[in-house]
Amino acid sequence: MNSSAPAPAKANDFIRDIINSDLEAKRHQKVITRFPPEPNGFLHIGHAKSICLNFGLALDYREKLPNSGTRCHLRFDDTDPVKEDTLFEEGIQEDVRWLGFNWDGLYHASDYFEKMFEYAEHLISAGKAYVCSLTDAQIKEFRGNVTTPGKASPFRERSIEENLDLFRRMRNGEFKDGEHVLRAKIDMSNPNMKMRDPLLYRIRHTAHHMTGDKWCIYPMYDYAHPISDAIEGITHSICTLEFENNRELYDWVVDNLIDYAKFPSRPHQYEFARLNLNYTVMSKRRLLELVEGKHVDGWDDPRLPTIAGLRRRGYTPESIRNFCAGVGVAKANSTVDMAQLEFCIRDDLNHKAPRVMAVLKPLKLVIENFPDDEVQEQEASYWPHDVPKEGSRKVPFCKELYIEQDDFMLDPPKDFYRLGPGKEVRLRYSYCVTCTDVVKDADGNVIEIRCTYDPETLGANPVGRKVKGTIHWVSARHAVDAELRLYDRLLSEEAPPAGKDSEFLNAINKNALQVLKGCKLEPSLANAKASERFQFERQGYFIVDSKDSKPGALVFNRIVTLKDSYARAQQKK
RNA sequence: UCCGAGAUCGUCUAAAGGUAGGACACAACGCUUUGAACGUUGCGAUGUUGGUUCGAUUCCAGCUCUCGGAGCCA
Repeated sequence: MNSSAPAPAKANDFIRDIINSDLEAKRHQKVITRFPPEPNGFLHIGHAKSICLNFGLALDYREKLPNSGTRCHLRFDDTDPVKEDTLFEEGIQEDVRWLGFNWDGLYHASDYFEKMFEYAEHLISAGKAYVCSLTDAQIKEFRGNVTTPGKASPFRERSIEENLDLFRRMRNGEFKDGEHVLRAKIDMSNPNMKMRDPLLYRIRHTAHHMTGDKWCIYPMYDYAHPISDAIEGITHSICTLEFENNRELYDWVVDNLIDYAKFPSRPHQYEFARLNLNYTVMSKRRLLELVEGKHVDGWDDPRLPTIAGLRRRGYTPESIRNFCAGVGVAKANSTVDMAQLEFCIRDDLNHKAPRVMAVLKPLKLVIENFPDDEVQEQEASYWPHDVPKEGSRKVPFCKELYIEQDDFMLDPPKDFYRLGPGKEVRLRYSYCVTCTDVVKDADGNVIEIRCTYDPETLGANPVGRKVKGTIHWVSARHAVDAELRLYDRLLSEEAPPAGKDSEFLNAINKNALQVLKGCKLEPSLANAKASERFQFERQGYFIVDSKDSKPGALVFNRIVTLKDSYARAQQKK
């Protein structure tokens, strides 16, 4: 073993196992991967798993194989002009970059259309492909089904000359959509239906967002993908499980072209299980239905698991990368618990988001023994003791405050550590107060709390008694009003009802968005900038909405609540 | 039914013939001017039947169950 041999990568998933053994066996000297989205929609967190895998592989092995040419391409799989658009390409690039990855080369399958055409002619000349003039219904019928072998197309034995002529005339636009297709000549009785003379090209008189009107025939995925991989020198072509049956065709295409085309690599396809998450939907179709049916407010609606949605919701790229690393890569279908994602964002924001105070549902509190006009500035740290960061601000304190409605109960149980008649609590960063009276409206609702404060308790524990609870507050005279959008899980059920088209809409969580207006923020938040994140103490992590928030009319999105063991215990009762 | 793939704690995932480990979730306790965070402890799994072996989650065979496959989508 020569001493410059690469140290084997730390194997922590089956893909890396494969790559390590390829490297050891010297089948490759470098690793080239690609992320190949079709530009026909927006990326979601399932794509993030693939992005982290493919780009992560390049990053890992570049470290182990310096100067080897190890890299990861971004390639748009743009073979169906009917559905694809430049707009989607821009969104996808933004999302990949936001996630923190840079591609080594931006490619399009359409870059290779000319080569693909030439290779198709080669296949025809080799007797491996033919022009079929059956209708789509006939092709379907001739294909048979999973238990019944298909039958040969009557056009299967056309001469090479006629096939070449027809194929070139297809390209020249002499036929209408659907009149002919180019098919691989493989085996109509193959138990793998993908091998029953699969279509290679179809006629589509449709402009393409990259090639314009140059083409009116377009290659199919199963033909274009292996060729694109081979041309780019991809070594490990990683895709999801539903392509397992396509692998045999992938290999057929590469094997039948490799001697002729002199590809720089002989790529191999490997399949891993796509990400599923409970309490949400991940399929393109369902996402599209939510957006087009106006069940949500666009592709970046913070309830959606799209990258754009998660970004607007306030998720950080790090949290998503950590999540992807945490769920791992394997071949078994699985559904990850949403709690895992929520853990990742809390874990990241815990040391990134400064603490501030905000009252979501205000209840007036008046301190009877505090001077009417006095305003004290209380020093409040932005960070808790266990976050090693410095910084604080002054929070104004006066006779009239707002506290959270949920922090007061008229007749509290004994494990309620907050405020009630006669009870004492700590006001965060400030004094302890004791409730002496309540004011009710005509309907008997509590509209104001009267308290006295203990001047000895600023920065000191009260003597002779233990005060267990601490609540947040905001000075009523200094509060800044804001709109808070409380987001929760998209679905109220773990898994949407399977099957039936739109049935999943019934599982939508009606409380996935709750809009609160007139929330009271501490004044330091008045100048919060778009996309700034905070922890509102005892409530959750929030971000200034990037679209709707304006100075003087602040809008915050709740990213995730804090864990609340008290609320959880109450629920169980 | 045919072909392909898979099956390990509630969930996700390691171990690749040699003590079934980690993370999330959950529970208890500790700490606490956030009922947060953090810390400690606990709970908890190799689908099934055989075979090979000193030893099997791992290798072999059968069975069971799950997922994918019959677009001129990807």
